Amino acid sequence: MPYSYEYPHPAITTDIAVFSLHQQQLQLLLVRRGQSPHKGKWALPGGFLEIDEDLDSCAKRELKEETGAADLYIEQLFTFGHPERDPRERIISVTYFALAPADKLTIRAGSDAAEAEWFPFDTLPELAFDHADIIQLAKERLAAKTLYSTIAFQLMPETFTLSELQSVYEILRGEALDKRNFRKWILSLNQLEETGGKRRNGNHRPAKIYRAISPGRVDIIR
Amino acid sequence: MPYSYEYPHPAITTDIAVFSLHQQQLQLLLVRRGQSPHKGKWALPGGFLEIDEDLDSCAKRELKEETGAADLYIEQLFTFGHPERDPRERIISVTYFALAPADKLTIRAGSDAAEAEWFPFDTLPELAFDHADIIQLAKERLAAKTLYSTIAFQLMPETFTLSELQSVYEILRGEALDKRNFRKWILSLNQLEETGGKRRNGNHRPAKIYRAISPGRVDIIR
DNA sequence: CTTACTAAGTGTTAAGTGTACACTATAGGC
DNA sequence: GCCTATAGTGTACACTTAACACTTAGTAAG
Repeated sequence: MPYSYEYPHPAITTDIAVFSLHQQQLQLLLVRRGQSPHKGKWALPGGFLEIDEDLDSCAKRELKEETGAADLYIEQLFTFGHPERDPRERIISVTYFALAPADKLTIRAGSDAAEAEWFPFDTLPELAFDHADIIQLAKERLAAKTLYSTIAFQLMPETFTLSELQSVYEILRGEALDKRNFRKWILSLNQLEETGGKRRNGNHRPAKIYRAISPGRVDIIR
Repeated sequence: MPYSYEYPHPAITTDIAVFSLHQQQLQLLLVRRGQSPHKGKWALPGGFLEIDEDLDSCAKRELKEETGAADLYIEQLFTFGHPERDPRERIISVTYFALAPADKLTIRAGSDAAEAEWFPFDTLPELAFDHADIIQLAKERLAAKTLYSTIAFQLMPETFTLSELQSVYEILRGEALDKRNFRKWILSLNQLEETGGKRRNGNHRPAKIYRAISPGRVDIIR
């Protein structure tokens, strides 16, 4: 026990709620806990902060170690610190939410976590700790942000069609959108450009392919 | 040094940016540091988390201890954790922002802080640690929230006139508002009721007095 | 008591934005 | 060449937002 303090110190973790879209459903990335407490239960990827490491770096590192996911859009969500939230010791969790585009879905389980897997958001397994609360909050933040920012682009692969983009918005908002109004609106943002290519996707007219003009950015709109 | 851990643990603090309106200006509550580091500099009220204390409770307790302010609207803002942000040891700060109505401006310095004082937001003194960043973020959050919530009511005393309320919105948004449009809009929210009283405030027609229907609540509007 | 002064209070109109809605175009498969 | 499926396009109406000026009710001074 080499680290001593005059007053008791909590431990700090980061936990990350990673969303993606797959098979027309919102998906969440979970890892199965290999150790007590809650051994065998599913949980958000995350882990303890190293003492000289920035919070954001910790979130990205843990995500990569446990699931292989890297280079995702990520932002701080909220800090959970109820005294009883972890049975081991006092642990404060700085939580994040992240978005994975459809072409970065491939994950691999890391050394810390036995397994990593995508779950449809509507049918999540039982979750460890207070992770269900974290996920709930992350979903609300994501839904709210689709209304006033270009955050949904972060769920898209590098190129996509307007129909594919509309489908993403429909899933996130949970309602059907008018095709003409959607196209007028999304193009009026001046955030998309045509690649010139077309996508043949069945026995029907092919769709123009678009890409985001600034793929890394999330702009506030309206 | 009675508290030992196998791995190093950061310390946790809460820091609170309290805003108010006074003399037609946005004001921020600061305390002068009585101890090193940054002794003598002004800083946000705040302090260390106790080991069995909730984060929100810690913020409220520190605020009361250092400034006497209590029963304010308060919400979590962001968690700052850059490894070098405090020269003593690794300290993670869970920050809050709070709003004080004009009739709760009276403060008193507590035991931990030598002095507590309101400063006009435009002329803040030099600040300790990364508190300038925290304040900047808090101001942005406050400005954004006036656009889509009833948060501005938290800056009002129990009763007020529509002109006073309009003045608050004008200060927060930094622009003049049309009187008729403002009144139409604010009354259409159905969040205000007349008390029946009138306020004589000079040599002119007295104003009707209003109060918030649910003073504690902040509702999302639009 | 009359007048001057000051902030409170009140409606209408034009411009702009959002919403509803149906048909044509272009490819593949048979 | 005919069928089928998704891509792609424009207009009319309703509603919301923004601009704008005068009357009212009190105080104070002469």
